[in-house]
Amino acid sequence: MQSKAQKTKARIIQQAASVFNQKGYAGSSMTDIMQVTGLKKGGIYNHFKSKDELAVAAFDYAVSLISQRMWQAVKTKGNTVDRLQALVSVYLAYMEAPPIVGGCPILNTAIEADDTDSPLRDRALAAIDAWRSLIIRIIAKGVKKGEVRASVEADTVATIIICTIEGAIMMSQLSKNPIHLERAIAHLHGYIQQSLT
Amino acid sequence: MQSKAQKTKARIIQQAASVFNQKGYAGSSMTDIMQVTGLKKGGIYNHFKSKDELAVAAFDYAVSLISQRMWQAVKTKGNTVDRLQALVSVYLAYMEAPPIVGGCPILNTAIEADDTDSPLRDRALAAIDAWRSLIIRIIAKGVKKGEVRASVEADTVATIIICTIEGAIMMSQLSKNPIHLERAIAHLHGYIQQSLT
DNA sequence: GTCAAAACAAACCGATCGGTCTTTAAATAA
DNA sequence: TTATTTAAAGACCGATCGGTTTGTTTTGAC
Repeated sequence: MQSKAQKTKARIIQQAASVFNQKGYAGSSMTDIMQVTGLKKGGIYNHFKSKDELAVAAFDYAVSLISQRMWQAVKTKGNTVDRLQALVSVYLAYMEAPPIVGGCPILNTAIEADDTDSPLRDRALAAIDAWRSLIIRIIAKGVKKGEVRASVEADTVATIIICTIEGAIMMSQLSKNPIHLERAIAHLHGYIQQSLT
Repeated sequence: MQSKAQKTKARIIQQAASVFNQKGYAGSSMTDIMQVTGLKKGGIYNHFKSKDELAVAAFDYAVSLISQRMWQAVKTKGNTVDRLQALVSVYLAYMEAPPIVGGCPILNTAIEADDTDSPLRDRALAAIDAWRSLIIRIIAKGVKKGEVRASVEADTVATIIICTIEGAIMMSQLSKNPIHLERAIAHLHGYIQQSLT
């Protein structure tokens, strides 16, 4: 059984994650967080030392939701191509029923923090790297099993998958039209099939 | 001959565009703009009614730099495939010698403003739409000339080109490594060749 | 060179920013 | 149930926010 304080802290993180993901870090004020949580400053700062610390916790939470889905989708598939295609399709389901509204938190944070030297930039970079290495590991395993031709450039495949998805999320989020993400994922399905075999 | 005021206004826009592109709209203060321009508040607000008006002017300026290069690259080529490949290569040159540092202004603005109802969101959407329709028109012309097979889905090609480039810019900007953009553009060159013929 | 018009600096404005401190209310261990 | 801890409210802080107002300097047409 977790204490009341632990539950409150978790709730602040979840609700703050939604605010930060929609308005950005600089665009979100502690007053915004107060409104969405129903708490006053004292109640929030009792759990977090600063706005930065809360933002980092909210980002980590948002990323955990995504990577959790990604692992789950990957592990249910039996061969390499299916695994990568499931991984790609995770984002379609994610955007159709987003646990946190406002688009991809990794993309949003990367864009806002890429010119800074901040914990948020480090976290965004780490999230992308983790995603990249997951793809690379899946491919390497496929090569070892003989399902994938050995000449495949896993690094390049990882880059293409990630950048296509993230760019498409931006377009669909901006135009409020899922068609771009759908096209991107259909394109990636063909690309994965073709580049691995 | 343009007046001193016109030159000053143009200079404010150019210097502010760099600040906004690196720190974002919410992350940039008028004090930042004062520092980069060397002017005081009175000097800036004599040319712009508000921070919003300056931000819109700066965004329009940034977009004009990109679309100018895009038109120039496209018009020098004689056939459809070369034209599209020149178009995607524009961004490689753009990122290697950026006229405005901080990544792609369209991407940055789209991410920051996509959950708002603001002039900046409208401008970002219009910039993407203009880019999309440029690609679609190039392909349609190619179909008419018989250079491109008639069954090509121009809308889809436009989506794939744009989302791949923008996603790759995010990755390269975040990791301070141009490799991702280079891989994306190499991938697009093959994709264009293959999907149009 | 004169003079009106416009560009700019400097001081100032209320509001909001992130954050602290003290006090009160509630949860928890005894 | 009581005693102790701790979660949260409410008032408060200096700094900074975007923006305005009032002078002073500079520009450009005559």
